Amino acid sequence: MSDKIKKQVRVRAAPSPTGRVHTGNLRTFLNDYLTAKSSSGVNILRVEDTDQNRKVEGGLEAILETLKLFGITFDEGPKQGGDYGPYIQSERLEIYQEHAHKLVEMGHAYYCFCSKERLDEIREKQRANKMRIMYDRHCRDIDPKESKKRVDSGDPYVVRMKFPTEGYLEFTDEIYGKIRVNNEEIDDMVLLKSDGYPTYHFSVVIDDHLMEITHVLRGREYLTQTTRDIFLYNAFGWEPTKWVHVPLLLNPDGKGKLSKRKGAMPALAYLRKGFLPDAVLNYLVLAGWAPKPEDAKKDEIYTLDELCKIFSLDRMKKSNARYDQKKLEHINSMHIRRLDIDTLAEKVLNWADNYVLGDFIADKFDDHFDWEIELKEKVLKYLPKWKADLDYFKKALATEHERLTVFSEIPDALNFFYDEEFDWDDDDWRTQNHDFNELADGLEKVLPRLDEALADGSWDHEKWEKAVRGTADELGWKHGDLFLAIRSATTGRLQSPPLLDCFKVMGWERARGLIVNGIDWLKNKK
RNA sequence: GCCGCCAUCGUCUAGUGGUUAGGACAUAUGAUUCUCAAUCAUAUAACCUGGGUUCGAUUCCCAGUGGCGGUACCA
Repeated sequence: MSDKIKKQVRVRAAPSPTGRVHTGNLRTFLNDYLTAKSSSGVNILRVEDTDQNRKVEGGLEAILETLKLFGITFDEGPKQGGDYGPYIQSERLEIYQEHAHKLVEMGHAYYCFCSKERLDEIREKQRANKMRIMYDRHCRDIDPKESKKRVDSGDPYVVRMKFPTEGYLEFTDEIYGKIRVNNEEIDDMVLLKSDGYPTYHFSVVIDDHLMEITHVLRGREYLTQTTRDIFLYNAFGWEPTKWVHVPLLLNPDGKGKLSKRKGAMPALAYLRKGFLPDAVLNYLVLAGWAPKPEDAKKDEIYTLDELCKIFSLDRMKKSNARYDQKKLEHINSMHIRRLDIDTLAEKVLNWADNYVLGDFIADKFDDHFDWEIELKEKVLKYLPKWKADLDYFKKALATEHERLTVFSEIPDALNFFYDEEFDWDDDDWRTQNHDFNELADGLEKVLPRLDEALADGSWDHEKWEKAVRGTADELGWKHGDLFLAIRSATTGRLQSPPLLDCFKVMGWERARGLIVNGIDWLKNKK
């Protein structure tokens, strides 16, 4: 076995347990997942709860719940177990502390006793003198014996890394290539906080090494900070992981990382709005990544399973991408259109029941929107009716299938199949050519002809057309005007799927009743 | 300020030392249609600027400009 066996890919997602998964970090979770799945690797969840202030009860459960809904799963983690645990950093405190003290012994780190006040003070001074703001290394040269004594006697301390003050450190990023940063740019960063918790960079290096992580995927904001990690790997004599810094997802206007204010939604809100999980992921992967030309499909529509097969990190872009809601919507409508009507109906009902009306752990942590409340009301109103006659629901849904962008449009889109009467206003009858009296007259004239054409249930397109056009001719109307009047009467609006298709679903009896209602409304309007 | 990275239609991107620079979204027009949507067809639209290297650069190099990011006892 002298040949080197290729190491199995091990990647980790490392969220703080804040309970929130937003657009941007959903994309990061996706990149991890795809990297693992595309190489039969292992996707690991590690909870980074080293900031006591950010800790939230139930946060981890909320994150796992959300990701599961998107089909993103983990092979190792706090819930799944594994050979490299514990997977929660607050349960690994001793490991970090041990390593921190070891680093001090080795001379790569030192104890620092500076108070918060002193640090604020020197920062203030540096700001005033327009100097670089960084720790002045006040405690760096305290005699190690002396500082050890102070630590043992109970003085509050942090552990800082003894970063070289000149020269440079270099590493190779899988996406960005060779990166070199001058050492003077880097502060003597805190590794172990005074409360005994590690800082991010320290715990990450320790854990990634101990958990045998092969690829560190993270946002590009960490790129220049990576030399800190390199320093630590070198200090311990460990071999660094591969670094994969992923370009950022920016606001639609290109200004800043994607933020709540400018369009980012909680991941769960996409599902509640009626986006399909695969569609959201499909969009997200395309922001900053493209398949190999031979794997590329012209329509750019991929399921998560398909992406697992064709994903590879070397197709990652270097530049940031802007968030584009329109494209997301387009991709979603394409995913919807791929579903057969039975699957679609099932998904819509599930969406209404579970996403719109149901509660999630994540709801406790997420922001909420006005549309969620409105949507809930509408679904509450229509869902029982949808369920009361599934066959009718499917047929109605089929008329709108190719028109759908997101599921949340469905209650309004199908309302005329269910409402007993419409809440018309004048604009719903807007035509250039006829007043209300004439419209009522036209409808009265066409009604018996429609009876004749449609009552037999044959739904003969020619007969129906002839009835309407013939009547319009007799009246001297443009054909379109009469169609429009019938549409307003039977659907309560100016646009709808083709009328005969609608009647086919709702039946002529119902359609007829609606026309009669319409005539009444028009007559009372005068 | 300092440091790092990046730069192809409005947006997401493909691609190349010699191409009619390709696709998708968006936009516009036409066909179709009872309306809307869909569909089909068409159109508009890009290699940041300036220097090199080269017979030839959008492609390689340098500089500028612009954008983004970093500069915590946050991650």
